[in-house]
Amino acid sequence: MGEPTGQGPKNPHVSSVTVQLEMKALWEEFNQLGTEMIVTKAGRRMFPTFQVKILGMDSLADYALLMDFVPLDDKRYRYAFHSSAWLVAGKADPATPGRVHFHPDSPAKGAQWMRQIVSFDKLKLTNNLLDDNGHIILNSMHRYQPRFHVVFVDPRKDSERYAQENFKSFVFTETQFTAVTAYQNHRITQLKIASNPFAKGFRESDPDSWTASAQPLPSVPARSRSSLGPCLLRGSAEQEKDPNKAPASTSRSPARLHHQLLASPEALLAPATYRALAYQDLFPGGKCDPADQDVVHTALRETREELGLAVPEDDVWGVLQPVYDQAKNTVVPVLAGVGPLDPQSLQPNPEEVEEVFALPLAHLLQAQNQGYTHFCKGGHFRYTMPVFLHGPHRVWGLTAIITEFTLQVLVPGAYQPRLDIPGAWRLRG
Amino acid sequence: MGEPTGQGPKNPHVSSVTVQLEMKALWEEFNQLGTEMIVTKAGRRMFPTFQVKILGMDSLADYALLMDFVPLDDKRYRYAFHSSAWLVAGKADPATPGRVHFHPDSPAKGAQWMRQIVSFDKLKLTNNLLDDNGHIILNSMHRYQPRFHVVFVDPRKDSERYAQENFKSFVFTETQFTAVTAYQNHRITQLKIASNPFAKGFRESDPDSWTASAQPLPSVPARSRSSLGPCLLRGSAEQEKDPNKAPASTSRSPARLHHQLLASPEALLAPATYRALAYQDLFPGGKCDPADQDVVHTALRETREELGLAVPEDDVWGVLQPVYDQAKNTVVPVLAGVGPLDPQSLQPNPEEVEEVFALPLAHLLQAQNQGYTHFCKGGHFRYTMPVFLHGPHRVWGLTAIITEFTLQVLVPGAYQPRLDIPGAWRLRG
DNA sequence: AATTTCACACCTAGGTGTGAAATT
DNA sequence: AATTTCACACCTAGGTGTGAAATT
Repeated sequence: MGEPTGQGPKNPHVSSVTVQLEMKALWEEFNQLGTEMIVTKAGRRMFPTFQVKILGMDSLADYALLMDFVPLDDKRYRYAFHSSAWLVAGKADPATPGRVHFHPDSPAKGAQWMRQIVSFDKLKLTNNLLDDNGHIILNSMHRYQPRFHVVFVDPRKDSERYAQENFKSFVFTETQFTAVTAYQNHRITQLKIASNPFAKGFRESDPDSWTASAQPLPSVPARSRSSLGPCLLRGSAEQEKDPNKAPASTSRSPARLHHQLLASPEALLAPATYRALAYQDLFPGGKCDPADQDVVHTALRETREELGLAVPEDDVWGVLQPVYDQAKNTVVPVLAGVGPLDPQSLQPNPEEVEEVFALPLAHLLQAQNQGYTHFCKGGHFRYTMPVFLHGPHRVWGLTAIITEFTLQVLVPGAYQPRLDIPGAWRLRG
Repeated sequence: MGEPTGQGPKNPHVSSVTVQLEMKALWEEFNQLGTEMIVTKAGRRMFPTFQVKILGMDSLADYALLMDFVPLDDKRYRYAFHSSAWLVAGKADPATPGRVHFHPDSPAKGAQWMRQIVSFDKLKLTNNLLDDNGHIILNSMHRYQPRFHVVFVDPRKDSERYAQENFKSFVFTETQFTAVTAYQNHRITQLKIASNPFAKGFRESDPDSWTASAQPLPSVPARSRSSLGPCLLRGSAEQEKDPNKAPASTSRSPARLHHQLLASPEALLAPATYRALAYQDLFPGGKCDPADQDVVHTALRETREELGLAVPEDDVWGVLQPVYDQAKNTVVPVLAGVGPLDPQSLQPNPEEVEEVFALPLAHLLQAQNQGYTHFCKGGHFRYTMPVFLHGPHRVWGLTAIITEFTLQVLVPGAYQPRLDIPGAWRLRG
């Protein structure tokens, strides 16, 4: 429910009107990252689209619905890429011409407005001060708060006298945003791509578009656990664990994590992200808490929280080459030996872990279980990613890359990646 | 200007309103053939779209604009394919629920309505008596007259009392049509395809999509005439003439005809169509007049009217295999010898003939001048058409097919078509 | 036998972020 | 060096007639 801005007595035709923001969860996801809205010369729609459900209107009365945008402050901003944060860059530019956008169905009866969700999908934002198309004019690199107004069309002759009484305004703070001419925060870009149907062409990692050389993955029962495979290497009973970031199949189960346990041998591998992964909710505790001294502690804390497995700091062998995920988060794999481990003894957090399974190292080293996925974009070949096959399971995405690194470290010479992974997926230095 | 239906005194807000139908020429082209409008369960837009320019409104007053459809008679029709005519099939079916379509911008100020053309492109026609989408419900195989109404939104309290005064209706007889579930008249289909942008995919013969193995055709100056080539065959001085139906490049010059004179040797070839070609205006006199005793007379009359060349009936050699054009008109090539002929002496009708040129038969028989165009539709190979090349000129379409037949008749054995032409292009028997 | 329905390929119209180039 | 612009490939959304199948 939006906060109506209190403004004196209201006409009963509007005083009882209430409004619900649609797609509230999506708005909040964006808002947590710091929503950005593109402004262009020709005008750009907002995404998410401002949509509301309206209650409490007089079905037979006429209403006009409109929106406007007010500056959140008198500041100009810039985005600091190294710290992934917005900083004040100075005083605000001169204010843009103030405009309102009437919903094109205005005016209409209350009954029609309340019949279905009202969508402001014709509203466009521009940075063109001379815009002639009636678009909303905003300053780039400035922060704005959209407002929504319900206006009762008063049939009385002297309706102007009641102007103040006849409208009611609503503000949803989760819809505030920074106007930009190009996205600043990579994670905003990724969330737009993931959630805006018109940007589907940029979803490189939609599982549907993957053309792995593996048979289709049968549906796996939740919480199924495969038994430990034979341990062939070095005779030890050490374990390799890999809390796996699901390969951006966020559309499927964004709040759940495919947790893959790579059995035998010898290492505990946990990625720690330097930045929050709030929108994907894949590593709810995966970001570096202030309490974490470093990525190692983050990895150990995650392992404890997500698998119920306490790993002593002394068991950590080291840190692997960092990799980027799709949202440009830096992921640092942490390798540790955890000794003999029965996966049945783990206590995975059901809120965060959907499935746990084990993979023998010997299995990984067999060529028939090593696949490659060739990614195309725009009809052109882009890059190749490894895929490891194990019965109904596929290890892919970031996990597969980290697995590849792990194999190179653990059994040098026994595993050679068939194709190089483009630099974009690795950190330099 | 539509005829306002006289209905007593009118409010000055509407009495001075006048309306112009947009795309009037297109409407008339359809109306001459007998306009058909598709009705479907889901609703189908009209094409042409009903669009008007409005004058004489009070800029500051509110108006609503709407349309309705009235039966033109109480009859049901059927289409007789053999005579290409609509016949009365009986009494009208029970009337459909009467509905009106308000222009979605209604109500709006006169200034806004007059600012630009008002388009009723959201209006849809359906045959579904239970339609729930507010579409106009019509009976298939019945004739209708669209009506356009301008309603002044009277601000007076007792405005209902003035209902009769506050609207003005307009009827454009050129917009009447027969509702159908599938097109009956092939020429209506062809005109829809030629003029509706959404049907572009069915324009098989748009020159732009042709992939002939010839260099691009340089723009030819109108009325240019090439000189006669050498006469190589049989030593006679007979001529071959081929009033050519332009290959449906109606988008370029629908009212003009590429008149191609095939010089040397020996034949006068003229197509006569059994049915009118009104919409393409390619053979303005090409249909069988009642005065024409048969196709031969039609061909001779055409040649006289279009080229100023009188050919005695005795010079006619015979009639070639009939072919269909794209509008499924039957075209009968008539072959005649016209003796020695200087194309400069011809007096082509400038209203009907854009260009005249000559082609030596010897030239046609050389393999390097014989091309083939492979037509694809829906990504699949469909059929192959001959193309004859001669400097900047290309003989294609129906003319090329007739030329092919002519060559087979005149010089049997010397010319063999490389690929068969699908049966659809020939008449059986 | 005539009419209607339907999945379909092929368009138009227009909403996306991309990444190089232009601008400030 | 930061910001803006632009042509572009790639989508969504939906308007065409087709032609086989279904219906009347």
